[in-house]
Parts: sequence; structure tokens; C-alpha cells
Amino acid sequence: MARFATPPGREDFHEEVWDLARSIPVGRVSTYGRLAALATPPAGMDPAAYRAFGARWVGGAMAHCPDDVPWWRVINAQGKISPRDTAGEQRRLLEGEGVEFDAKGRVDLAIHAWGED
DNA sequence: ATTATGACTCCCA
DNA sequence: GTGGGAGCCATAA
Repeated sequence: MARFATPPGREDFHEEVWDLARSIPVGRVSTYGRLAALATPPAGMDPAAYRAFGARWVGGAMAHCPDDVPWWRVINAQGKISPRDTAGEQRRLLEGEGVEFDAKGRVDLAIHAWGED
């Protein structure tokens, strides 16, 4: 499996991402791209490439994160839960924290989004 | 060395 | 608002 979670020489990138994830308050959510933007991008990498793949690396980091990391508070830029086996459980966890989903199963990022403010 | 794929995002029809 | 394609990194086969 392509655990695409490692930018060139940035195994600690995971730790930074995990730390950012731990910084997400209860009842708030963030996106892969947002966390990637907050994390330190690999030097010399094209911003466009990082924008696109940084988000994937964040996803990869979440894929095998420690148990103390609130991976369920990380969703995609569409405000939806990324297709995954435990997507239903993720939604349940978020709802348990007070995060509201609309009829389309989407989170209102304007209210619950976190990462910059 | 080449091909396929991935917890993504952006752009355009 | 929805849907499909491109982007361009690293890992696995």
C-alpha cells in the first residue's frame, strides 16, 4: 500500500500534522489541505504540487496515526468525509462532538472549520 | 525502468 | 450544484 505519507526526508512531517490535528478543538473540523498549509512544506517543492499532494500526505499521516490523534476531525475541502471503511463511524464521532451535518451529509465549514482563526 | 493508485484539490463544462 | 479530468509526489508491484 502506498502510505504516501512521507515527503522527501520529512518523516517528522507526520508528527507536525498529528500535532496540528491534536490542536483542533472539540466540535471543530479541519481539512487535509488546511493542515497541509499550516504544516511546513518540503523545501524546494512547487507550491502547486504541495497544495495538491500535501493534502494527500496529510491523509496518509492520518491513515496510520497514533490513537491519541483525532483523525475524525479531519475531512476534505468539500466538507465531506473522505470515502473510507469507517466513514460512518467518523460521522458518528463528529456528531457526538456537536458537529452538524446537512441533508447532503456535509459539514458547514463556515461554522465548524478550524485552522486559521 | 514503467505502470497503477492513493483519507486530495482545483478548474472547467 | 454536479460531474469529470488534470495535476504531479511517493510507494508498491
